Amino acid sequence: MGTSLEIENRSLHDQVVSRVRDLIIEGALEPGARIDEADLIQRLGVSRTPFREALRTLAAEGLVIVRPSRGSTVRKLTREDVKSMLEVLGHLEQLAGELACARASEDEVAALVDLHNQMMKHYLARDRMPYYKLNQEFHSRLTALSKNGSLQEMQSNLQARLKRIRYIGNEKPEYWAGAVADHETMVAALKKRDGKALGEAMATHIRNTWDRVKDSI
Amino acid sequence: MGTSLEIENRSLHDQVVSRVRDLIIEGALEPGARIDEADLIQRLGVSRTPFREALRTLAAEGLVIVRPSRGSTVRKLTREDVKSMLEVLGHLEQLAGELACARASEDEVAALVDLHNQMMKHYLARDRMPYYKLNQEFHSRLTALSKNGSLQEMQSNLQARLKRIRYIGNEKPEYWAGAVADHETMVAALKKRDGKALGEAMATHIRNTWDRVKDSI
DNA sequence: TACTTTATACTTGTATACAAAATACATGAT
DNA sequence: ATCATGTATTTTGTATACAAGTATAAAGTA
Repeated sequence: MGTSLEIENRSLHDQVVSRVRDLIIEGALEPGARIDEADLIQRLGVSRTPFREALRTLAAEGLVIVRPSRGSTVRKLTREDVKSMLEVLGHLEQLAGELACARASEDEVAALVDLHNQMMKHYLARDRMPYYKLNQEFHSRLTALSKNGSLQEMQSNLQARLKRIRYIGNEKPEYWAGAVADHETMVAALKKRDGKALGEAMATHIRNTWDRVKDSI
Repeated sequence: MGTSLEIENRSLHDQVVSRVRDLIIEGALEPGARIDEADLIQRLGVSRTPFREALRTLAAEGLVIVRPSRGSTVRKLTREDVKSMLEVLGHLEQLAGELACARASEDEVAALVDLHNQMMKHYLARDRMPYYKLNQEFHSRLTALSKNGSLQEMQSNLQARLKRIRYIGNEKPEYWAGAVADHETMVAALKKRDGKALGEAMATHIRNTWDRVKDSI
């Protein structure tokens, strides 16, 4: 994923898409806010044509709403949106967990366990940001071990849409501890290659995520 | 879904997207084929700007591949693509089945059973086309009964991508009979509101779909 | 003949200009 | 004062022109 090989020849379109996506995910563009074309194309230094194409891509990804003749806004997720997305994400990661146990190589499992150990270090040091980032990567990479491209695509789309909300919702210390416990269970199951158990653990983990974030929406 | 209320004020963008999408799904534009901008904008009577925006939407939906500076092609699904999509679709519809049993109203169940009965009539008359169309609708509407918008969105995206291949693959009579048997099982479980059973039946049905289509890819 | 190189045509990408629609504002009637 | 109506301003949508890149074909070289 994060290798720099295929990133070299990024088209302007891709660049604009990911820059605007980042602005949305990081909250520089607030949910529900109007997207000011004139302002953004200025800031990004591109003209309207590629910018609007990027908006169409982001709209299809579900991050932006385009209302004909009345401009675009950053999609604002309702409680129901988040709940339904997490319901699906949990189910997808359950499948990912099952498949990963069946299909991952020993090395791949070892690499993921390493990542997990790093996360634990950050947890012990209470470094929220690096933990959060590795956590995203953990879920992405575990999903990748399913060797199912379509699953990865959908997982990553949902993860991107929910990124902001999950970050906000994870603030209380007891919540964090709960998430860490979930991860310990998951890694144990992965080591044992117990697909059913890992799947269950993933699903439970995401159900818990809902409990963690639901009050901050 | 199919109500005409929200369709009234369709923007040009939406129209172009769905017309090109139909051309792809119906096979008028063959998988792997180059998309000739000049030709298509002529045929659709629009200019390049809205057409290219539509291509970006279709690319994000996974129906079109845009290679920078060298044009767009209709995405051609590999065996692996189809297999992984069906793996995910089966899992999603399993969830849909479980949720539908828990959340659908009596009327909604009755309406779906009606639809099923119509399908059976077409099967007995061996009218493939109307059966096929109702089948798509059956899966969409059952998924809608999950009352999970995100799930519907992903199901409908996968269904669209696979539409053509599933149509091609369903030609042998014994395959058709098998699909019909699956549907009988599904409807029986839905009537009993047995979520686990319906979920299982849906998953099995889609696994069988792979067996039905795999040799025609 | 095979392999470069170079010129040409064609396709794609981006910017901009113009048209259409929507919003904001002001004026006047009730 | 409130609402309606008409006008101005801003924003969005589409077409087109130009620039940049890619593929094609022709000519030259080994």
